[in-house]
Order: sequence, then structure tokens, then C-alpha cells
Amino acid sequence: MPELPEVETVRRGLEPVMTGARIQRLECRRPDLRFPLPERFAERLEGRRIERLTRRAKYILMDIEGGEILSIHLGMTGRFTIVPARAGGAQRPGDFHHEAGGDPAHDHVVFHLAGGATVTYNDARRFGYMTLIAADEMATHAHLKDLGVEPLGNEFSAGYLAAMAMGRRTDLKAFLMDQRIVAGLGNIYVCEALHRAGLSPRRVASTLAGRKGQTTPGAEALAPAIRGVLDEAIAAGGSTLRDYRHTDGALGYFQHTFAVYDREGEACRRAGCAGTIRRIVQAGRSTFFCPACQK
DNA sequence: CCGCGGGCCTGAGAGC
DNA sequence: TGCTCTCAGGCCCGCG
Repeated sequence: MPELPEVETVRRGLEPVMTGARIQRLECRRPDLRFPLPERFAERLEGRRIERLTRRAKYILMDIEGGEILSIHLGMTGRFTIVPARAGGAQRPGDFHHEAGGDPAHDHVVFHLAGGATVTYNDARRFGYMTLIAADEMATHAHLKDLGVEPLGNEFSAGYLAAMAMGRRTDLKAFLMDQRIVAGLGNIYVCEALHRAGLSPRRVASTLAGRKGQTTPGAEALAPAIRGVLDEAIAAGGSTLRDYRHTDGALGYFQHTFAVYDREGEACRRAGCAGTIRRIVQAGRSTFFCPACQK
């Protein structure tokens, strides 16, 4: 469901409950999500502490005591719900799964933490997946090795975009959706960032690169537009679309400020622009943009 | 190497 | 109300 801001919001919701906590029991209510769950999954996690929660692209990464990393991708509809420990202390031996988010049929994995809190992974479409990665495999693991830079990190800049765009004949929309270029963008925030930068999603990517891959006004506009859209979305707790929820069940608010996404036929929100938002299909996905101010 | 279409699953919403 | 159709935030694979 989520793009970078939603994944980051979920990570921040999990952090205070899971960091430092010991996994007492792992309840797997089916053997697979998108892929089979890891071999001996429960065995490898039970009794171990979660040392750290981080994020890379759209993956939540949990450092597990003993040197493995639990990597979780939420796919389209993955979400976590936290049920805090009951006042009065630890769970009783008889406690089993209890409905966490109101959709028990799709509660697939439940982390029972020492102390009594539970963290439940729910995923209706099961496009999400969980993987256990050895610490020394992090640089080479198939899911992670080709990812591009983090758009909120120090390596991301107009110069980086221009250099990567050099010689690329693909359109700008697909260029930004490519996780090997910028890690964590998806359909919504690409549409929003391109609008903010005043760039058409149909423009050829290589037009962002100057001679020898030097930066251009387009790249100079796009880099801060991407950062700004993501920063603001994270500050708003992500966007709520369909079934996206925070770990406490709350909704995000960023969708109320979409400039173009899902606004076909509505007026462009750029000051002084009289355009109307259009929807087109690129590589099978909806693109929303303003033909009047995105060139 | 590149872009595109299809597939994975299920649910929500629109239209009849 | 209920059926059918279309579409959905991601990503992988195979084809031309």
C-alpha cells in the first residue's frame, strides 16, 4: 500500500514498542505471504531481542539479536496494528491471537512480545513479504543490492538525478518509479513531485541531464520537489488511501493536500495556473498531471 | 539493455 | 440489494 512516507510512518509507530523488546512467540497463521515465510521462521525469532528498526526504500528492517535482519515489505495492503500490554502485566499462557485491527481473516503474522504487547501484520492482498537476511548478506541480497539512493539522504541531489538521467530515453515518470534510481518513490509521490517541479511525466528523462551529465534547471527543480513532497507527507503521517492505517489505527492526512493525484478533471492548484488535471496511463499505471504547467 | 503487458491476490466502489 | 466490472499505493517475469 505504501510508498516511502507511509513505510516511514509505520516504522516510527513500531519503533517505541519493538525496539529493545524480546519476541516471546511468533504466531504464523499461514505459511506464506507473497512468498513462503522463511524456513523455521518462528524458531529463528523466538526468544530474541529486536535491537533496531530502520528503513531502506520501502522495506522495514529489524536487526535481530544474533545477527539476522528481518526485512518486511508491505506490498500494497500490508499494515501493522499494535495492541499494548494489558495493565497488570504479562500475558497469560492461554492468550492466543486476538483480533487486532478488525479484519482477523487477514491477520497473518503476530509478534507476541515479552511484556504482553502484540504486533499484528495484516495483509489482504498478500503482496507483502518477510525475509530473514544474514547481516553479511545485506550488501548482496537480491531485494536490496540494486536499490538507488535514499531521496531524503545526503547522496540525493540535482547532480545525482542529472547524472543518472544521462542517456536515458525512458519517460520521466518511469525513471522516477525505478527503484534503482531513487529508492522509495511510488505512483503517488512521483506524480506529486513532478507537478511541484513543473515537469511533464512524459518528458524524456535524459533532458534532465546537461552536457557530460551536468545538472539542469529541471533537475534543480526536481530534487527539492521530491524531498519536499516526501518530508511533508511524513510530517502529515502519510496518505490515507483505501486501507492504509497507522499502527494505532489512525489515518494519515497528506491526501488532503494532493496537488494532482486522483484529481482528474479538477482545477490545478498551482497559483496562477488555470489548467485542469488530466489522467493518462503510462506503463499500465495512472499518471495525473497538469498539461498547462508541467512541461 | 529497454519498455510493455500480464500476473500475483483480494476488496472497494461504480454502474446497471 | 446484488451482480459484474474496473481499478488499486508494488514488484517480478517473460516477451519482442
